[in-house]
Amino acid sequence: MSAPSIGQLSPLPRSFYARDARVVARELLGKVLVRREGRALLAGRIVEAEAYLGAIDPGAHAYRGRTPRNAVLFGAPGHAYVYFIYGNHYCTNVSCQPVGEAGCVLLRALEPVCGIAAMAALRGLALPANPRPSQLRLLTSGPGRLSQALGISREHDNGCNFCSRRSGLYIVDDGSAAGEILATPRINVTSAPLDEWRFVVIGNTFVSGKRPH
DNA sequence: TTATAGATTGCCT
DNA sequence: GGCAATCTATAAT
Repeated sequence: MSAPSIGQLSPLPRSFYARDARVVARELLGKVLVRREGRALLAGRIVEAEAYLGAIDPGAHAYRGRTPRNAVLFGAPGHAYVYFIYGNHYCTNVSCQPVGEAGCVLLRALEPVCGIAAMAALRGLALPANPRPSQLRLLTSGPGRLSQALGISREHDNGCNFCSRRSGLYIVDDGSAAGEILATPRINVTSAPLDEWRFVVIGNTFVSGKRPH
């Protein structure tokens, strides 16, 4: 009996996401985000994530109630919330908590696992045959970068079902442990600077920022 | 109707 | 380290 490859593993079930976003964010570290584009398989291990809640979290898009942009957050958990930020970038979230509670987890950094050449193409980067770690970081170290590296857009992916393999975008558990986890304040969330709802894998090269922790 | 800030990134000095 | 790019949501006229 051999270990199944990434592409054969089943998506995490909806019950995984139907919990407090802070718990989900922490537990998503070490899991693998999978993207299918036709025959191509792109995948990366989640090494940084942030939790956003609803009515009690001034840093969250859902804080002021439902709008066309954030409607996905008020539906069933386990769906993609993709938004366009600063006129330049997409950010990828997974909705959490039971129906009616608007929590989500922002995916902020991945360690590439599968499809590195395709990711580089989507990012518009020319990687050498043996890229240095500092060059690989440019693929998926940051929420806008990882979204671009996996070809994720609001037009195509907002609202898609993270619990279905057929959606082409989902998360699996390949059995490996995340390692030691650190909680910190969220990046660029000035309205709630004291909440330590950003979770990172300590020492992982792909955590975003110059000094990751 | 206009102004401004924002869950970012890349290029410039 | 500074700042431009440039879309969206919300606040201010």
